[in-house]
Amino acid sequence: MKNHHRSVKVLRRGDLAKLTGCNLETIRYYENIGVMPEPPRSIKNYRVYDDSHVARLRFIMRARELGFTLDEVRDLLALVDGGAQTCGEVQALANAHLASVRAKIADLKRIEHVLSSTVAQCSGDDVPECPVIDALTEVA
Amino acid sequence: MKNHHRSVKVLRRGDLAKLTGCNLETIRYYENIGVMPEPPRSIKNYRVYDDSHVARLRFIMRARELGFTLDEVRDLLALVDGGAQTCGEVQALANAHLASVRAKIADLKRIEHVLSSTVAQCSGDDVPECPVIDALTEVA
DNA sequence: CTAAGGTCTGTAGCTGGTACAGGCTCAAGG
DNA sequence: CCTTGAGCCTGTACCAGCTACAGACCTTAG
Repeated sequence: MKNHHRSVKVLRRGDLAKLTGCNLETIRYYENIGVMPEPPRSIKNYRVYDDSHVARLRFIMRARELGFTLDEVRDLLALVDGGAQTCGEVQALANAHLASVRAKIADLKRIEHVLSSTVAQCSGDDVPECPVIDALTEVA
Repeated sequence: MKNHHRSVKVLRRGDLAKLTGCNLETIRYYENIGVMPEPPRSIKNYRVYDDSHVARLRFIMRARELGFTLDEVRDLLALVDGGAQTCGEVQALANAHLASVRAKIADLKRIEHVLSSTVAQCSGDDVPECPVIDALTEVA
């Protein structure tokens, strides 16, 4: 056994990165902006993580995958850290975020519609006339 | 007549901003990154614009509204400036952009689905148990 | 003449990271 | 024992796409 001299394998930054799939530098970034806590340091000043940090980082990464901004993540974490979060409070945050996701989808759909219907008029030929250029040049 | 001493009203940066609705500083930014041309300067070093600049800026703004990146805008402008753009070339750029718009929509729809179905399970009550928190905390 | 507004420049800030450089430290191999 | 490579530390710069501000100059109306 390699680590017979210590009862628990300590996690360093690289280990945390591998365990979570998070970029190494991003971990430090999250610490700097205060969404990850400052971990204790080893005698040689290395960050020392444990399971709670793994869970925390996974939480953050899942929230980011769902499109929550880091500000929103901070709010979620504040609720959870307070220990007194209520389903109602969390639901309110999630609903606010859901609204902004839906707004983005609506924006993109509008764009998609304009683009696809314009492109559909293209001949695609070697001629200079182009409905896309016309749409961009249009004298409102 | 106010401007009897000059045959044409020259456009300054603020005028261009007002005419197009573009932010004042953004105009300078577009010049710096090379999507707007460097305009001639007045004797006192003020930028002097004309109708061609108005048209150019409107073109850029419309392309941005359609979600084209500034790099893509540069490509479109290069084609148009070359004077020899073909409908096929423009169509190719537009289609590439359309694909990325559709990819973004798909991403956001996936997010919207996960979020809305999770939030739908919330009681919304003053209880700590919350399906949203559970989803974020989930032990994969 | 003066005061308010416009314009000029360079630079800093925003979000959400990513990627160095330059210096330490640690572990294994020869 | 020494070297070599990997890992970690810090600070800083960079990306898009702007936006804003400071400090200096200029213009225009009253």
